[in-house]
Amino acid sequence: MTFSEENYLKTIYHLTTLLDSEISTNAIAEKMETKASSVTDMLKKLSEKNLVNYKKYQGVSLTDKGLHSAKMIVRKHRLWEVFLVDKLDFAWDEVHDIAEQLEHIKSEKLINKLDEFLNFPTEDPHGDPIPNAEGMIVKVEKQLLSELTEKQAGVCVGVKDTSSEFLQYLDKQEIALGSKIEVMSKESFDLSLKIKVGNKELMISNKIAANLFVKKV
Amino acid sequence: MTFSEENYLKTIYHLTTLLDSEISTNAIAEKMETKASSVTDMLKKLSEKNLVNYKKYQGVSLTDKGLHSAKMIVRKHRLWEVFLVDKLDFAWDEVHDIAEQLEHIKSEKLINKLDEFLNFPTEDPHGDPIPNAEGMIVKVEKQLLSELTEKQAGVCVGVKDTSSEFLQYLDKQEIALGSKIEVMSKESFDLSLKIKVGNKELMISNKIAANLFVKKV
DNA sequence: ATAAATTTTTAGACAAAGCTAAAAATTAAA
DNA sequence: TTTAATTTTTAGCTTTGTCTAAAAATTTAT
Repeated sequence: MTFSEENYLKTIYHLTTLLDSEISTNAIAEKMETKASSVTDMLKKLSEKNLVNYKKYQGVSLTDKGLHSAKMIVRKHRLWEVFLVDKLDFAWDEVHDIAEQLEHIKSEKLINKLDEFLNFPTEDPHGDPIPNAEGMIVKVEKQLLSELTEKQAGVCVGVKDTSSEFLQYLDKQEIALGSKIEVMSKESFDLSLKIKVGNKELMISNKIAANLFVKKV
Repeated sequence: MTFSEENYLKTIYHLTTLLDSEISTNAIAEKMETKASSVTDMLKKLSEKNLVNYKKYQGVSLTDKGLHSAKMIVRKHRLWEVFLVDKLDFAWDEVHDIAEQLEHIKSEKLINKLDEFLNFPTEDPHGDPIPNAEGMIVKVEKQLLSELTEKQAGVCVGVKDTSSEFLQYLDKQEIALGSKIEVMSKESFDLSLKIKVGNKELMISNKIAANLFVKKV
């Protein structure tokens, strides 16, 4: 499988987890910053290889084979991210682009040895689940901080947006995976929140809250 | 730089360390298992980019820029090999193909962090030197076991042939980097050697001896 | 229900990196 | 030194993955 094929599969996989329906050509093109015509070409090719179900004008979905391949790519990406943060001491906002390259390294033995070396982590540095060698994913029941109501509290277990800006904002506010967050009050006008992290109180916009996953406690 | 360009540079570098003269198109083609015409095409391209000195029919050599790039690729290859053997517990005959992929990952920060994580090794698992971040190589004065005369002894510091067959042969004979090898006698007919490794004596062919580097003691 | 807007596909081109076959240059041999 | 053998380059074709522009299908809106 080529890098390009792998990138398409991964993108279709990610879009599927968001929308859980047939994925449109345009949606893929937009996410990959390429042209719809290029996407069509690749979909035909992936379809030939039985990696996707594709019918002209009808959108696309992953076959079992395609889903498994996609999960293995995601597995590699996230394991390498853990390696970079836990072993090489990278910050969580620096690892995406490097993992984007490392995810294409082909060696089952390598990735399983790496998994073992990292002590079989179940989540990457952003809180996203790591499929195991069989492709199984352990789902943590999590919700967006923006979904909590006043007086509810949760532990930060992940982020939706993984951009450097957002991650660095969190670092600045000393919000990390594992931090306990309590919703003190919620402004009905703009849905901004007053929250308590550790023993500090701060105001955050709804946009921030809508990109932070918490597990209710 | 593309993977292909990097592979050509690396090959030219390796051939240069063996022959230290202008490298022929055919030599490159043979080493890379490709056609001379493909090599010519690439040499033109690398020449355009000022990575090699190339004059039609005259062979090729690396420019300073090309030499530095080649060394950085070799550096990455060898550091990843150390990682695979030391950290992930691969055998020394299993790492080449994976390192061949990993050497193309682009991130200076990654490779320098990896270097640090591995505690700045100076040699890979086969005894080949690892260029430092500036491209400097610490040369160990070593020679082939086949060059030793009767009664001389040396410590195994590297291998010339890195094929699985050879490395597994060495494993079987319990010869590893650091093993002390003493030449007991040398057969003038076929140049085979009787050697002592640890407290075991064994017979080895000249071909074996000519692929083992030792440092005289 | 039909026209307008949008989405998707097709057709045709291009760059990268490879190949084959033929031509040109170099080297070796008679 | 001229011919023969070898090496290297050129020319032209192929595949992969991209693009633009135009055509076709679908969806939305009047």
